[in-house]
Amino acid sequence: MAGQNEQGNGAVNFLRDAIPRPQAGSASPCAACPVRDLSFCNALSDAELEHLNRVSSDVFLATGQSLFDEGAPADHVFNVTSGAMKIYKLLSDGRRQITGFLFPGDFLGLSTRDAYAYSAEAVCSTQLCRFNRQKLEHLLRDFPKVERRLLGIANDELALAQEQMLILGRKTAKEKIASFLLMLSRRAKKSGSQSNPIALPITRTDMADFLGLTTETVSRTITQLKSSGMITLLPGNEVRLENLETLEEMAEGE
Amino acid sequence: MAGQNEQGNGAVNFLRDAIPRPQAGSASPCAACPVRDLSFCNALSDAELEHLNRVSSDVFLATGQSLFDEGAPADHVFNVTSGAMKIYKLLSDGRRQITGFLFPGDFLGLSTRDAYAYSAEAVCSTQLCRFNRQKLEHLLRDFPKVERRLLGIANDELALAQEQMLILGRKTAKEKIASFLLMLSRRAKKSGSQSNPIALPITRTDMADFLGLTTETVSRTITQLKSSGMITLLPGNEVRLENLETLEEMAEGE
DNA sequence: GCTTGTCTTTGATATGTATCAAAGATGGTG
DNA sequence: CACCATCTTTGATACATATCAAAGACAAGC
Repeated sequence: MAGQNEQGNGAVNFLRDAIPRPQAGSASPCAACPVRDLSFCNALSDAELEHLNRVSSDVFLATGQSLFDEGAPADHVFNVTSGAMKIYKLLSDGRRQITGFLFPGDFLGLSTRDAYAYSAEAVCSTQLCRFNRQKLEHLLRDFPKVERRLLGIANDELALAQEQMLILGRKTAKEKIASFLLMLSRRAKKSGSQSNPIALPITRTDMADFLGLTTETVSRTITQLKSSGMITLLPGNEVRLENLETLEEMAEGE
Repeated sequence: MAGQNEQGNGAVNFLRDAIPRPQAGSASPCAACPVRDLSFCNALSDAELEHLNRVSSDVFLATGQSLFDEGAPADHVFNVTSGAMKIYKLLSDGRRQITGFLFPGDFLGLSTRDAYAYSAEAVCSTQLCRFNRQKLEHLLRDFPKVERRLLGIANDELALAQEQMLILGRKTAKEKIASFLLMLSRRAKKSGSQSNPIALPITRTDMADFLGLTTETVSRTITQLKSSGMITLLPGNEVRLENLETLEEMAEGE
């Protein structure tokens, strides 16, 4: 399994790697957070954020480092503040399905069960906010508008999950790659990043595990898109989408 | 497209087919509802349910009748009270991915957007509760515990969506069918119905569209499971699972 | 600058499922 | 009871993608 750290199982050592916040100071770290507007925190005012700050700490992960494994006790929830994460499920023979890539502002780890439903791992150097689950649940009772915000986020994720089921279940390899590139572009645009060219720090293997393909098929398909002038691969893991409208038609199977 | 009614587009005529509840009476229809314990309504007491009763009406659908189409204005949300629904997304060339089968107690139609993210259609004769979306949102503000219940439901659905992505993206046809039958059995058990044999009112085509296969592949695979003694097809659209443990190993690819 | 590990690409072949076609089964309606 | 539409099953063939193998590219470390 990729991403082993010294403990041998890739899991974060919560007693060491999570850094509690300084509680005093002129500006709350939550209020000053660069992704505050992108996540559930934006339901709270600066003053209210102080409550949130009290139940959060920072986690730093290196590339490939595990945040949690499927089945581990779901004691914390997380918000990505920088970098990127992948979440995935495994079959007993090692087959892996990546079920999402998470970027700054994304929330993960919420569960109604006692255990995490999936594993999470850093795609690159990543920083997250970590919240004790029980304390956060208490906070939600005090601030129902945050719970409402989380319900909205969950419903948006459900809609995206259904789009991904359509991709996985019905699209060809080329339609899948086109859809994936467009999704990254839309995602970057929505969060205020550059949407063309797009950053593509994701390996061909990870793309394959997300799209239900193999590494070779992803590579062949990207080469075809390159050869036909639809995309240009740039240094530094970036991809320029040369004709958005045609790519959208391609993604939709037209 | 299957399931056209007289209006030619399969959509429910809301001004005629939805029947408002009688507002007076000794027992609230919501309090008397057979699926009350299975759905979000169980967060409310009998007295509190009266508020819910005031914002709900009944919808009756025949087999194949559409509830709503993807992109239609999302003015209502629904709860299945009897029968079964399927929700799906379409590509422009007619390719269809069924993203869920819904049974009594299931909730559908909630969206943060102005339009439905998917289409919904009756698998068989089906009855649903219908709630005006804005009125329900007001009710959620008055009863945050219902919102909390909905958040829990959404998170459960997200976990199921990820399991389905693993199935769609990584499993073989036989693993898919085995997983599907087991899912129906678990679902029946959880809602107090008979879990073996299971009822299977779903056509091979609908199974195929849910599992990312074709009708013929589903049929061939079911025949293989039959021939190998894993299942027995019974009259009345029922299937007996002959060896749950072996079927679970098969579903998991062991 | 060289080595090494990892990732990507390309080539050749295999295969699971799709596609096309046709026959059989089933249930509803007249 | 017969007919018809729909669904299911089976057979034959095609093909998109997987699998296996090998070569090339790239980045990090010494």
